[in-house]
Amino acid sequence: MPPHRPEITEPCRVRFAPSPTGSLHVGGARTALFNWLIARRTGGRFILRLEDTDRERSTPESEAEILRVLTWMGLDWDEGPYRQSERDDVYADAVERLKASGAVYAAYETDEELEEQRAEARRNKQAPVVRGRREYSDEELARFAEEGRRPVWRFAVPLPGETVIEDMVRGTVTFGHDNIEDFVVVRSDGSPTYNLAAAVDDVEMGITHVIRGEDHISNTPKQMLVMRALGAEPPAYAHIPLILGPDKKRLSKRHGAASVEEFEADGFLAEPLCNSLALLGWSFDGKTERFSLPELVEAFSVGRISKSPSVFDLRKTEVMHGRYLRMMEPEAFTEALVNYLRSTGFIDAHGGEPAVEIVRRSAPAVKGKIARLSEYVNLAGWLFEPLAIEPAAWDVLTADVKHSIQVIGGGLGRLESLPEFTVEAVKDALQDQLHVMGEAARDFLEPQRIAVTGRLVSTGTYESLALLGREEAFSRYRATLARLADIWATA
RNA sequence: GGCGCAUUCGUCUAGGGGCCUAGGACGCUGGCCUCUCACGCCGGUAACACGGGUUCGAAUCCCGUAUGCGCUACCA
Repeated sequence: MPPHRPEITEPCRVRFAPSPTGSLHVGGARTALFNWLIARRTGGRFILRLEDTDRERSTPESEAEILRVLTWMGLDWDEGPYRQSERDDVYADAVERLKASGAVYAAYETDEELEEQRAEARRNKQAPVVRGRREYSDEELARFAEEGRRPVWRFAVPLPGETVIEDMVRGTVTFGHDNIEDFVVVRSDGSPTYNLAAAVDDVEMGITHVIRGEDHISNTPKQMLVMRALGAEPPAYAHIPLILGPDKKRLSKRHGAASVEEFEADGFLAEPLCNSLALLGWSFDGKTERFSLPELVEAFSVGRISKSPSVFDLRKTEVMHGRYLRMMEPEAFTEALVNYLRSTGFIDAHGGEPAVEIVRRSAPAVKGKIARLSEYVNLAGWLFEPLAIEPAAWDVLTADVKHSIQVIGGGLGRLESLPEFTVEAVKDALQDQLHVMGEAARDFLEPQRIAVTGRLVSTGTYESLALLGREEAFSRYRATLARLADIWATA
């Protein structure tokens, strides 16, 4: 691994700076996680900043969702959220200084002219960069004013020259200024662009380390240029590898569950999700994989962040999540399950508080069998509805009607004499009955389970019976027996 | 097209010249356990992109090639 890689050891000031244009995706969540981890690890500060300079696409809903998800994940911030849309004066001040020093210039090119400039460069197999005209005659200026043409302000990239990033993950990365165009810093409507706002904010907020996705690396020299023009020294940078979908392209909504919100809705818990996210692009020793959030804080280091992108493996995330659920304290699991089922509306849809009781009682029977909380419904959903035997399960019973009747009847008869109806008592009784009847466990127990749950897949036979309680269990037994008897009679 | 980055089992990864006939995990697979679905346990499968160097010795260092990805906006 990239052993002597620089490490952050002093308390740092890091930031997570999403643009509120959608829900928080896995990639962004991991970036937030890494920043948060290193802040907590070093006793530094984690700052939240919303980059909403794109007023068209930024929405308050998205912002609220991002804050909510971050909180859900357990990633609390020490400062902010700052909003770039509320910091116009800060940027205006920076722009004034840039103008005063001649670091930026007004450019009046039309879209067509810019397009032609880039096309021309392409034709010559050159970098498609834009260099605006810096001098205009008074007549031209007057004409533009008359036409209502407003300039954008471009950064005058110094030529010749180069900007070098000493990236904490990738090492030295050099960009020749020939390949950096005179990027726009102020739009024609006077608003700041991302490269200006991000640079100004990182300086102004005293950010010491910028940890962000690799997709930002080509913006970095631009931002460094702005910072230096402002007389500031850029922070340290760590560009982390992208998270890919199965097709090796950057993970996005196209790949299915790509937003944290969806994972949450699918019944994933925050801590194990963070655990999985942390393992994408970072490893501790190549062997240890289970980390609680506090353990991650303890173990995390930027020096062990990988340089190459990683494909997100949903299956592995699920497996790890299942293990986490199995290891939870029973009470914690039950509460998490109840909370989840409340949030999905399952509780309300099944009678409210009485349903909570059923969930609580059945939780132990599903703990250890599910990887995601949403799977509870498949295993125990039948508990909340009247008996309805699904077709495939009915086929099992009717494959040998006579045998089913005998076995189910035998089970019922034995159970009816039970003084108490606990899992243990039911188990002992059924096991005994199975031997008495000389049946194989499978041939005997499967029909019992189907008779009362109606499902091919459900909680275990003994648990299911005990969960239903004597009366309900017997009534279901009898209903199933009656149906089978009908078939037997007509056959 | 330009610039940048990356490249170890299908996937996540360990690996800083000999400890590597490449380790762990998921997947897949064989078996055990077993009332369904799962869990758990035991075993197997499978990788250093390619080509040149450097070196007694390279997955590890250098160069090149290939491939992939990112960026290439008055989006962030």
